[in-house]
Amino acid sequence: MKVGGELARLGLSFAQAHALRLLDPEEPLPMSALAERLFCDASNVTGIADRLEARGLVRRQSSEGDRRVKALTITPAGTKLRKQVMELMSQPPDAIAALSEADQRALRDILARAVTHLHAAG
Amino acid sequence: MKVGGELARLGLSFAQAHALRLLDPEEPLPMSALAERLFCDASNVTGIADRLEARGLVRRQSSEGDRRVKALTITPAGTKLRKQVMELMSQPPDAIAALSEADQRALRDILARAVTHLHAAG
DNA sequence: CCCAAATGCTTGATGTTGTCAAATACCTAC
DNA sequence: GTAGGTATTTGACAACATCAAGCATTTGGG
Repeated sequence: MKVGGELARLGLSFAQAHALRLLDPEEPLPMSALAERLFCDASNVTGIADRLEARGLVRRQSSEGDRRVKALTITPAGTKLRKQVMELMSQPPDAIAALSEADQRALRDILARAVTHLHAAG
Repeated sequence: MKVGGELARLGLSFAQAHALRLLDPEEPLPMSALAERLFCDASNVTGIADRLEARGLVRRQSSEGDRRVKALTITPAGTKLRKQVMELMSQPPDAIAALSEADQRALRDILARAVTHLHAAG
């Protein structure tokens, strides 16, 4: 499972794929919120959104309440590609898949606990 | 523990730091071998070596036996910086450090097993 | 009400990494 | 010795990352 290569076949960089995953088809997300979730600078999101928008996967939508805010809406094409990305990226890499079921379960649970700490302290 | 930030204070990118870690002070490493260990293209290593060499952390040494290969030798300055990098990067990130000792041990062991699979299949 | 400060996004400059194809120098085998 | 393989470099290009500066808009205090 070389995720990078598989994503490349979809024409997506890792950052683009990750952004796509973070976009809920039901709920437009302000660019600043996306920047937070990507743990990157807002100026970075501009470029990522540019490239996604250029491919028609995403649209910028000025917020009614605050016209400074632009929320990203995922398009039907984007939703479709997003589904493929989700499937690809929920596949464990070979080295993980080769672990015993018990190890895989333990790993998942431990990392889940680590993630809660992330949210607490982050 | 924001490793990226800490490394930046040492003037190192992540890739540079990782490369430095892979260089045994006792044993010059051919650039192609480094490329393999970094899982990246050889042409990529040229640039990384350039930047490390420009800072005097590393030297290119043409191999006696085969003058095509250039092995990277770590300099005294490089060895010194490498030690700091090692300490920095063996520090667990906050989310991991917040886990119970049992979880941390289990995580280490499971990942160690995953790594052996990596070597087998990779 | 109005202006100053804060906020959300964009732009521009610069640096590092990543990939690919082509060039170079060297080695090895036939 | 020549053809083909290997190690490294170079050049062109795209994507991220970071920082500073800019613009539009909103907000808060006088």
